[in-house]
This record gives sequence, structure tokens and C-alpha cells, in this order.
Amino acid sequence: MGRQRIPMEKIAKQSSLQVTFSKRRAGLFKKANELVTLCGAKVALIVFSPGKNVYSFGYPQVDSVVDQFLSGRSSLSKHKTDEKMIELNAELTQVLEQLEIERKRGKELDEAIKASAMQNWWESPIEQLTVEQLQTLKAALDKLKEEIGEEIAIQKMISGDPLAYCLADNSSPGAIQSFIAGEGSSSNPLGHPFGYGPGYL
Amino acid sequence: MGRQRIPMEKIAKQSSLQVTFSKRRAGLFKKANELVTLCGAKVALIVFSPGKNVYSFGYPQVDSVVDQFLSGRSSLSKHKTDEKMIELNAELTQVLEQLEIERKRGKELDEAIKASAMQNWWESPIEQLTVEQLQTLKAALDKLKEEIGEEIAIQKMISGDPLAYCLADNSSPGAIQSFIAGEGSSSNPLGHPFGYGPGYL
DNA sequence: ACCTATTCATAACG
DNA sequence: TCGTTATGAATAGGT
Repeated sequence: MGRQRIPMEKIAKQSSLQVTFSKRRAGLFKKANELVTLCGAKVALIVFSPGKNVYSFGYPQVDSVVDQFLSGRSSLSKHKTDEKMIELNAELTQVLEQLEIERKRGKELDEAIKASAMQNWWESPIEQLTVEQLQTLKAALDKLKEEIGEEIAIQKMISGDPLAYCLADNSSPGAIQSFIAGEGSSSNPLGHPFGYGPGYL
Repeated sequence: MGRQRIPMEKIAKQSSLQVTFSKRRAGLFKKANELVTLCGAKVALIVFSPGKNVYSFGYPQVDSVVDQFLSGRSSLSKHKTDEKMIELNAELTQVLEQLEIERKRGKELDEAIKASAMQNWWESPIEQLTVEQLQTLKAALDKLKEEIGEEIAIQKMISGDPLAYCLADNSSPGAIQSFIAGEGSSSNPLGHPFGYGPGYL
């Protein structure tokens, strides 16, 4: 188009390419603008030069035309996608907070169990026991006291000196001996020396 | 540009507008293509006809050029946004799974605590206690036995009939009485009648 | 940047 | 929508 027609292939000479790009780019944008003016068409035109410079033209707006174009063939527009992303982020942070709460709770429960396992009940301050626990404790000790009394009576009947039996380690069978019997300092677990069921002391 | 030049304003006559749009659109796309061929430029061209028909041209791809354009001036391209969304979704489901696990765990711990609270330690089968628990239990009972013996000795010294004291409810102070003393069926919590520290029975 | 010879795009028409 | 054509526009190459 001009003094001489040029072949439709990439221009080798860099200076010529630059000039041609500038001229044709201007012409292209002018034609795009004319198409808008004459026909009221919506146009989005984006051009990157070989040197990575950007040139754009849009009517009414590049973004709106691009959005309309993308929404016409893909599922979601970018705007809606962004909204979904914000929602997702909110939900994620919320769930993360929940998770943090649950983890903290689990940790506390863990420590509570650990504490109650290490610190046996009778070592815990009496004021921390529930009323039911105290009542059960009292009943158990009442029963123990009664059994002790019975045992003492038995020992008294057997021997003339009940103290000897009360202080002895492994001597005679009975309720007290069943309780007190053990392996001493050995770490070997006991068999079933304490065969009582629930509710029984 | 032809037999006669036309004013640069919106063409009124619908038929003329349609024809002009078709011809000029073709020319625009041709020029865009030529710009690509001659100069190796990246181009994205989107045109909506007044009748809402879409025409697009892109080199190498409409989407890539648009992405590059949008990422160059604003936050994220749609493609990258989609990837972020997929990542977010994955993370969300993962966190939800974690949350479910934690909730289940917390529930189990709850029930374990509840169970161990309802079923007092001395009611649990002896074989379920740990070695440490058994050792502590034995030590405690040993000490109890010793104290009982001492108490019996005391009672024996005080009275000629030790049985009367062993079976009595609220009579004399001492280790046994401290343990057994309580409010009976009253729900009123005790003060600090048991001031012993950990490890002491 | 400007100029100009050419080629191209296209308005009008059939 | 398509082909033709006269004519204005775009532009390659030189300055």
C-alpha cells in the first residue's frame, strides 16, 4: 500500500517494522473507532507491540466488552468469580476459626483427662468434688469403716491382740485384706485381686 | 472512501448500517491480522454487532492477551482467579474434614470424661487401672491401713472397748474421722475439712 | 515527522 | 448477500 506493496510476512528490518507497526496500529485503532461511530458497535481492541508496549481501545469499556465476551462462552464472568472468591475466603476463615476453637477445646479436654488421670481423685481438693462424688465417697467410707469394724471384730475373736493383725501386711483374708493386698513396690500389674463390681467398695 | 465520502456519525439507514458494518468489520479484522503477521504483535479484538452478534480475533489467543492486559493494570487475571478458586475450594474441604475430625474427637473426649465422671474410679474394674494408679492406690491403702491401726490403738488406749469407737459415726477426731466426716445427704458443699496436698492420703 | 506514489478499503450501485 | 467500480483512505518508502 504505497510506493510498493510489501509481502505479507514478518518484516525483518527492525526499523521498518517499528515504523510499520506504529502506522498500522494507528490505522487499526482509527478504523475500530470509526466502526463504533458509524455502527454503534461494541469493540474491545488490545495490542501488544513486539516491545511489550500496550495499546488498548474499548467502547464503551474494554472490561465490559471483555466480560460480555467471556460470559458468552464461559460459565462465570470475572466479576461474579471475584464475588464467589470473596465468599469462599470468608467461609474459609470462619471454618478456620471454628477449627481453632475445636482444637483448643480438644486440647483442654486432653489436659483435663491427663490431669484427672495423673492426679487420682483422692488427691484432688475435696472442694472440687461434686456433691454426688462426696456422697458416694462418704457411703464408701462408711461401708469401709463398717467392714473394718467387722474385720476387727473377727480379728479380736481369733486372737487376743487385734493390733497385730491390723498392722500386718499379708495375713488373713477378708474385706480389708482384699483392699490392702498388692505387689508392694513391684510394677507388675495385679491380676484380679479386686473383683468387686460397680457401686461396691 | 469509495464513490463518495460519508459523514463520521452513526448511519441512520439500517440497511446501509448493516452493510457498512459487515464490510468495515471484515476490514478491521484483516488489518488486525496483518498487524500480527507483519509485526508479530499480540492482538485481541472483540466486536459486538448492533444485533449482539460476536466476532473475535486474537493472537496468539484472545484470552491470553486479555489476561496479560488485565494483569498488567489490575489485580488478577480470570485464569489465575479460577486457579485460586480451585485452591481455595480444596483448602476449604480439607479444613472442613479437619474440623469434622476435631469435632468427633471432642465428642469422644466429652463422653469419656462424662463416663469417668459418672463411674467413680473405685467402681471401675481394677484391670483397667494403670500401673501407676494401682501403685498409688496400694500406697494410699497402706497408709490408710496404718492410720486405721493407729486410730485403733488410740481408741484402745482411751477406752476398754475399741469396737464402740470403730463403729461410731461422729465421735472423736483423727485421720479416720477426717475422712468419714461429711454432710450426709445434704447437698451443701464442705469447707476445707481435707487440707492435705497432692500425694497425700 | 512529512511527502507522495501507490495500493487498499469501501460506498454506492446493480 | 455478492460483484463491480469509482473514489477516498491508508501507507511504504524516501526525504
